[in-house]
Order: sequence, then structure tokens, then C-alpha cells
Amino acid sequence: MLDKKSPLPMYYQIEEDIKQKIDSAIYSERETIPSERELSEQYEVSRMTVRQAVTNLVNEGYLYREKGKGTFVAEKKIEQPLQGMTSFTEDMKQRGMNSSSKLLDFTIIPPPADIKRKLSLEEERQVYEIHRIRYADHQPMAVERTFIPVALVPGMQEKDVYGSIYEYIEKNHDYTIHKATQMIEATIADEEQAELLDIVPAAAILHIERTSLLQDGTPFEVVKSSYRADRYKFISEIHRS
Amino acid sequence: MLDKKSPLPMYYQIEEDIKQKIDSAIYSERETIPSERELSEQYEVSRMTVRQAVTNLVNEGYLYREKGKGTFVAEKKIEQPLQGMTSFTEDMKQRGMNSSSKLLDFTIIPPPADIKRKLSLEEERQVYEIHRIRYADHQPMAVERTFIPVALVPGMQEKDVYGSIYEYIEKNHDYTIHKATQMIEATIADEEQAELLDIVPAAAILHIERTSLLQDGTPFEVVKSSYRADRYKFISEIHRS
DNA sequence: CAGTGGTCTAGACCACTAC
DNA sequence: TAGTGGTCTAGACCACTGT
Repeated sequence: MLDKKSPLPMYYQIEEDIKQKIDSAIYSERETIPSERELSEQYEVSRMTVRQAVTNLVNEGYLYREKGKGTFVAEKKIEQPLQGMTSFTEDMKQRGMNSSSKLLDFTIIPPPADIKRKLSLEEERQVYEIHRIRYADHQPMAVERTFIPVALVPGMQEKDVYGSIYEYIEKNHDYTIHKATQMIEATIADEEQAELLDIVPAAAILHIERTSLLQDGTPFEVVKSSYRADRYKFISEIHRS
Repeated sequence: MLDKKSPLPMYYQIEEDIKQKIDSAIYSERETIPSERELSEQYEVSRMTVRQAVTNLVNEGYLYREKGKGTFVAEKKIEQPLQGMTSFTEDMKQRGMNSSSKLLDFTIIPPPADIKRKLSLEEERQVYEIHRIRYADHQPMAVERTFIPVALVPGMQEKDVYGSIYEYIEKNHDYTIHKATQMIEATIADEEQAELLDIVPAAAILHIERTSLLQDGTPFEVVKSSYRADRYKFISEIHRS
């Protein structure tokens, strides 16, 4: 059943096996799966190891537990929203569109007050400001301004940001983005936006501002994006309990 | 230190103690906390119990671990976004505004095709449609249409939805909302919306559509909200790793 | 009552990091 | 080499659900 010599941990192998059994309807929706004690006999591991696997699947939404009754298979997600955070490039890929960019401006500046605050910067620190038009299937989709502290990514040049900034950074540094705070609002296109996005002035714009944090909480970037509302909807999943 | 006789589990008491030590800077940002083995001696519990507490705090973003090095305190969140999912009533309360409603329409109808699909309903099922204007500090903030399967909340009446629908449902049923899928887009106000929201036609509207699921995956409601963009921004936190 | 998940113990070996 | 988190064991008692 399980490969005890595999470098993959037992709990992970159990997770994959249970997910596969859900997919193939061996465990069906709204039905219980075997109890933790039964599973620990089947897989020949301790109950705590089974529990670790089941707990992870509960956190990911595949299963849910009811005290005294058992562990049940949750109903399948109807529509899969893009899970978590994605770059523009990844986002478009998931939507089945190809993406490209046009660099309008690449400068190093002292940060404006709101950026300085959002990036928790000291007085004399500088930031990159990268101003781009983002295309999806060769049509304008968004205009985007990205602010990144120079101290975090020293030596970045214009040629490095023609494609995905994340790709460049992942090649050259070991940063892991952990989470982000997003602010989403609706506005009306001004003349500059209208021209850059090839829409009429006064058309609707979906404005998304994101502040990304690394694992240790260091603010890494502020991205201000203005999307064409006729082409873009923002989809996400949120959890309560 | 800990109350071993408390009905609160040990790992929970440890979580609270560590959080308190972070707040009071006994454990400071970017510094390690004591190792799991040290903590298990301090609290006089097994290492697995300490691990359960620490794992929860890592998942909540208070701590992060680095293999071979230790467990570190993450930097504080700069701005606290409303965590998870909230009703309009809860949302406005967190923003320091009072909320009220005006019921425009309360009917039982066969669901339109998109609602039927999003609520996974069989052929002959009916839904409540609740159409309301939502006020914040007595000014119009949003117009909202809520669709709930009659089978899930039988017997709901007009008088039950003057305030918070969630409050009514929590009083009468034992449902727990687990997660939701949200779609956010920007539009331009049409004449009806402009009149209801007391804005000029062609003003920006932030449109949010939410499908909420219960713990077992049953779709519970679809809410279509149109917010005045001049008064409302949507703020959320998203996670990657 | 027997069975379930929730909590907890007192060990163990591993891979990784820092010195 | 010593210390860290990552994984795992083989038990235990509890509160809760159903019959």
C-alpha cells in the first residue's frame, strides 16, 4: 500500500491515497471515510500519522469532521477559483490566455508617502517604480505600477522586467511570498488610462492594490493595477471557520 | 503557568500565552522563540502538544519556522483586513458604521438558470429572493439580491429579513458557513441602481457576487451586491504558501 | 453501550543548520 | 558536533454521538 522507504512522508502518501479514493468515488460525497483507527490499521501506521493526513485534507476542504460521528467527504467544488495569490502572468495562464507587457517606465525614486508607509521604509530608502501595460491575448488588460524596495532586489535593470518580475526574482533570490493584503475598488477611467487601455473615458475600471509580504513579514512590493472591467473579473475563495 | 484542570485544551492555553508574549514584546519580531523542547519543559507538556500550538500559530501567520534554525516571530500586520467572510452587518460594524436595510421585495420563485446552477438545485426547487437596499450610517451603500433555497430555511417570512438574515438563521438553525467563492467586478450604474443608491447614472459600481457553502459543501446562498464605489472598498488577505 | 474524533504522553530517528 | 524542526510510534483518557 504505502512505500515506507519513500522519501515522501507517510502522511503525505496517505493524503494522496485518500484524495485518489475520493476522485474515484470509492469514498463518496457526504459519506464517512473509515475511522482514524481503521485507517491506521489499513495503512499500518499510528493513529497520529493518520490524523496528520486527515487534518491536512480537512484544512484543504476535501473532508470535514463531526464529533462523535465520523469524518465525511465534502462535496466537490463547483467552480475552481484561482487558489491563493498569483502574478498577472500566472493569472492569465490559468484563464487560458497568453500574456505580454509593454514597459512604459522603469525608474528608481524616493517612495511617495503611501508607498513608504506600506513598505515600512526608513527615511532615505529608494524604490523601483515599474510602469507597464499588461496584455492578454495581445489586447490591453491592465495598467500596472509596481513598487519594490531597491535594497531587497539590488541591481535590477530595465531588461529584467520585460517579462515576469517574479520569474526574474525567483532566479536571482530566495524569497518566498507568503501572503498579501488586497484592496479592490471600482473607478471610472481617466483620459490617460482610457488611452493606454484602448477604452472610452468614463468606462468602468477595476482597481486592485496589493501589498505582498515575505514569510518573515517584510513588505516586498506594492502593486497598483487598473483592469479593464469589460475584460476582467476577480475571483477568489474565502474561508470562515 | 497553565491550568491543567481547565476545560480549555493545553495547546490552546499555550497559543494564547505565546500570542500574549509576542504582543508584550517578550518574544520580539524576527527573533526565535524558545525551541519546542524548551517550551515543552517550560509548560510541562509533551513536545507534540507544544507542536500543535505552534503549528496553529504558524498557520495563523504569527510565527514561521525555518528548518534546522528555529521558530521565529513574524512581523505584525500593518493594517488588519477583515479576516474571512462577513455579512454586510458585520462588515459595517468593523468599519465603525451602523447598518440598516430597506426591504424592496421578498418573494419565493423558481430560480433563474444561473442561480439554479450555483445552488446545485434540482428541477422543481424554489428559492427565496430577497431584494434590499443596505444603508451605512443612514446613507445608501449597496443594493443586494440574496437567493436561498426554501428547502434549507423553510418558513422564513418577510418580517424575518428586515435586519440580518444571518441572525435569523442562526437563531433557528444550526448551519455553519464554511467558505465562499467570490466574483468581483466593476460596472457603471444603470438608472435603477443610480436611483436606489442616490448617485448619478454612469457612476462606478463595485459588484460582488458570493456563493456560500456549508461545511459539507452544500451551497447555501447566492448574494449579488452592488456597492457605491465612492463609499466602499473591498479589503481582504490572501495566502500563497 | 460501543464507536467516533479531540487531546495528550514520552519517547524515537531523521535531515538540516550553525559552529 | 550540538541543536533545530519534521516525522512517527503505541499507547492513553476524554466528550460526544448513535443504538
